[in-house]
Amino acid sequence: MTAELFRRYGYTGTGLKQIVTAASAPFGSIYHHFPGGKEQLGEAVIRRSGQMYLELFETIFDAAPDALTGVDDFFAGAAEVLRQTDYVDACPIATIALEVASSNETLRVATADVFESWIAGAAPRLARAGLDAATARELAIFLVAALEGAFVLCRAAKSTEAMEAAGRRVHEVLVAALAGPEPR
Amino acid sequence: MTAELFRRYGYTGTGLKQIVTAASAPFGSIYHHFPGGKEQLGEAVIRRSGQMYLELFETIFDAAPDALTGVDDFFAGAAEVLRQTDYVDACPIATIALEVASSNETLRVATADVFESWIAGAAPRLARAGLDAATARELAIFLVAALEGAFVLCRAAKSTEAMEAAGRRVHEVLVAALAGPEPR
DNA sequence: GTCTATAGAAGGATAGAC
DNA sequence: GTCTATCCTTCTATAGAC
Repeated sequence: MTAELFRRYGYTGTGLKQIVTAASAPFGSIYHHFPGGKEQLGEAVIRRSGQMYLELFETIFDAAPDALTGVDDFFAGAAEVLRQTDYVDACPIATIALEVASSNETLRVATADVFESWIAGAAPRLARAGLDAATARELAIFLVAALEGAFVLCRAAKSTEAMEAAGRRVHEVLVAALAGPEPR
Repeated sequence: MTAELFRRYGYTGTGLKQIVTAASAPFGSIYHHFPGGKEQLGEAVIRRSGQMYLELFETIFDAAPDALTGVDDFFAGAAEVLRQTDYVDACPIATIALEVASSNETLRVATADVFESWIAGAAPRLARAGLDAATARELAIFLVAALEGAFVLCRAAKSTEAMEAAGRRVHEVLVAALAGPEPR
């Protein structure tokens, strides 16, 4: 619920009153559960949303017959969700990450931890498909970066063109990596 | 100046009072130059910064001996600027784009126009290097997406690892595309 | 312990002095 | 026309009623 508001309006753009109103909760309850105020609430939302999104990735990926299909399914799913939610439901972390990167160290570290957890989740799955550890990590970073960048472009343009382009090229890179080093 | 504040603290995170203070200007001057208030100021900053960043890309790209080197130089330059500015000076648009995508239609369109102008700037340069128009556009979108996503990860992690990974993979994709369709 | 009411600061915007 | 002073709202946070 709070994550939804942060995703839609950003961290600084969402007020605590707005949050308790949306949750039909009394104002004091925020400071009961989060004595550290908005920052502590923000950190909890970041870490919880990051964990949920990691599990979503793992679920989709592990349900696929192979790594390549898993990646394809994930990008296709991201595009589908964007369309269905009028481009609201994208990455729950990226907006906050950019907002706080240079202004709130606690929250910046939380977003960095989340991205790292995604990379750490994807890398071994790529390694299992046949990549050495270093390549798997680099491709995992590349995958997350392409996904995040596509989210930015798709939300701005209200189009899934960027997600489809990113998905195709990540697919292509993965195919090349799995085929071995520079066979041309 | 204002663009610097938006980049650092975001659109909602930057106050008009903060802006006039930083510019040592009287408060009323904002509404003299921008009768539409913060929104009109934001739109001007988005379009102006977008234009400047486009020119930066074009300058770097056109100074390179070929398209591949141009792309490499641009990613290397982005990583260098991130390091030199303690990860503050990244994309001037992305933070605002995510903040306003679902809350301010005027500014969302402005960010979409900027991204489209970057794609429209990159595509013909890739086409000139030897790609058909459709492939050139798709790779231009992919290039911008990879760059934006890398900015998100780099700022969060305070590391250029993602920018380097993205640059290498965009390079690889471009090499493959220039070599022709599926030679394997 | 739960919640309301309010404090104190900062937000955007405007009216009016000069 | 330029700028200052102020308006009203909203922000986060807290004090204290119940």
